[in-house]
Amino acid sequence: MSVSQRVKKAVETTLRSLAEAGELGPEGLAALKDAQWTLERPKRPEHGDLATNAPLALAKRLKKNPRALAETLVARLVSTGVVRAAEVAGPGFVNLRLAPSVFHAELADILRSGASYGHAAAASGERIHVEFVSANPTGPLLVAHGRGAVFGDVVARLLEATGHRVTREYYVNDFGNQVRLFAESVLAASQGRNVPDDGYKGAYIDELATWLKTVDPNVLTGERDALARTCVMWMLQGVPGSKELPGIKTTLRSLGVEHDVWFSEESLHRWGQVAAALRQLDSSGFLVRKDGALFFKAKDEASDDKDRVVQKSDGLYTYFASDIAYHADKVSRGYDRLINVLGADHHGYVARVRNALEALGLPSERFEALLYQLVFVYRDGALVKSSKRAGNIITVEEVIEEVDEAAGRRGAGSDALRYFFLSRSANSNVDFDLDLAKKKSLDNPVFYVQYGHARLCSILRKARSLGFELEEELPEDVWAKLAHPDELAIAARLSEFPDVVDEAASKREPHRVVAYVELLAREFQSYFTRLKNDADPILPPASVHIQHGWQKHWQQDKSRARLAWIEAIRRVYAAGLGLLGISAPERMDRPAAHADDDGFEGEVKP
RNA sequence: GCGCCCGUAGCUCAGUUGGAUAGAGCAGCGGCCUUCUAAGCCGCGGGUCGCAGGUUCGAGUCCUGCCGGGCGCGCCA
Repeated sequence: MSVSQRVKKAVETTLRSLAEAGELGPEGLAALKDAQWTLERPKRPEHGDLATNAPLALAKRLKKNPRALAETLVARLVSTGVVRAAEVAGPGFVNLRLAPSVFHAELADILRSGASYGHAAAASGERIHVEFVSANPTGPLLVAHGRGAVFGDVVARLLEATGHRVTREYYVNDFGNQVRLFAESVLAASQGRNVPDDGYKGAYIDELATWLKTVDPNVLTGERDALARTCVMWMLQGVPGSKELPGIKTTLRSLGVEHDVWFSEESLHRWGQVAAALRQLDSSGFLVRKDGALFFKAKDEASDDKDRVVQKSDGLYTYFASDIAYHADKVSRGYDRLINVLGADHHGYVARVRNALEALGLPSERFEALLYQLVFVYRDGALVKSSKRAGNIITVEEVIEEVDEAAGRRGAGSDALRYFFLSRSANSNVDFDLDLAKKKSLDNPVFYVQYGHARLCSILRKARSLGFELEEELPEDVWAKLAHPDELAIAARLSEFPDVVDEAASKREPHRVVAYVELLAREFQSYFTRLKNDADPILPPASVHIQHGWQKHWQQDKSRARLAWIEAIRRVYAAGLGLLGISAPERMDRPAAHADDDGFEGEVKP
């Protein structure tokens, strides 16, 4: 149980015992039952570790003065052992200061549970299906797809961390008009013809054409469907050694995203699932034929106001037709919840799918759409109209590569891109300045956070070299040496992590984890510099440890407590970054490119 | 016109299911490295939280209306 949960329980118990003793008046128990009060962390440290508005929430119903109510509560709370001090504040808040031992116990808990700290085994663990990315396999992943990829991935990670079983799935649109066009574009390029007007253009088309000519020339002269399948396959797998065609799977992997299932739209048609779903809709009267086309009837004005085409008058099915069958298939696989991560431009699609599920007699309430707003890419200060068909594209691969190179480390690009996308709420539009992302890649806040982790590791390395061992259990009198106000404040911050994870998961808001990790980083770095200025080192400086028997003159217990505390910070830190899929490096050396542009570095050459 | 999202510091964005004196990064200015990583720290300047009403002990947060931006409303995906 997290610290806040424990405190909340203590407040609850205290209130109940007050009510049972009749001290809250005749309505006491009833009021307690339906009052909505909260426990939260005050913004200002003077207001204590936690604060509750319970007296305010109860006062109205009980027709009592909130401050008087708060006084009664305060008097009782202190005897619970969890709370060191409680005071009435403002109109009727109760500010709570927790006993240091509460935090010491939590630190020990962090050290014991390691990487799983903050993870809860939710009793209500669900089987959850998360569909995300699902970009058409007719081109490489664009920067905007990257947002969906990392957002969906972290939502999945958060759900797993909170006790759910998650399946990650990519729905491959390998059927229909777009793939046919794609194949025709490649074919045209292979024959040196211009691609059709509404076809796909770009270097990757030419490269795919050239590649097919060398490895599989027969497919270019064969059946159109077979060619389409082949093109899609290379699009997903990538062409060895090609910059233009790294493959969607490879790009996702270098972003740290891995899907469990790649689900083929074409297979739905092949197995007759589309036809079956439509037949069922038809027999229950949800389809109507107009002008030779088949429409799914709109349910009502509120959810969807138009009939939607499922089969065009030329006999071809629309994507919506396969989508219906696809979601029915997901339901049949037995998931408790179907999450679909979509770009905001697909918003209109949500009501349609839900209505279709309902029409099929399936539980549409299991369907949950998560929309992320669009990404606008800017280059040279101007908006880049990104369009696959026009061949004017900025790919995830390209950005990752640039940043990797600038930072001199593989994985830097993924970390930076993840951080950039994940630090913003999915509800906000994002402006992605390509030049800034490349030029200033070393100013990316992600490096700040990673540096914090590297610094913690560095202290621990130094400690080991001086003979300190990592201790997971410390007696209370050693923990008590952790007396610096910042140390307790940061310990309190660590204890908040499970709540952050829980909230980020239930609200599907990964950016809360980013904000938390950033805050933790800032608090530690600030503390660390302060120690330096106060000449209060965690470890004995050289002047001490070069002497024999320095251990006798050094405050060993203080160092032990601080080192255990630092390891706890490091683990929470790493756990947070892990949830975000961002690497937590053990060392980060200062970039060499710190020299001035004039080429001088220190001494002037003779 | 209808639906969804957004509007907070010069710029990019946070802001805990309504809480106490609205924050961070970047940009600007000024300080801090003989000692555990200066990719760091400290300080200063910078705000009509788009506008107007409403709900209540309390509103950046909820409701209504307006203004501005994004997206969608196709026998496209």
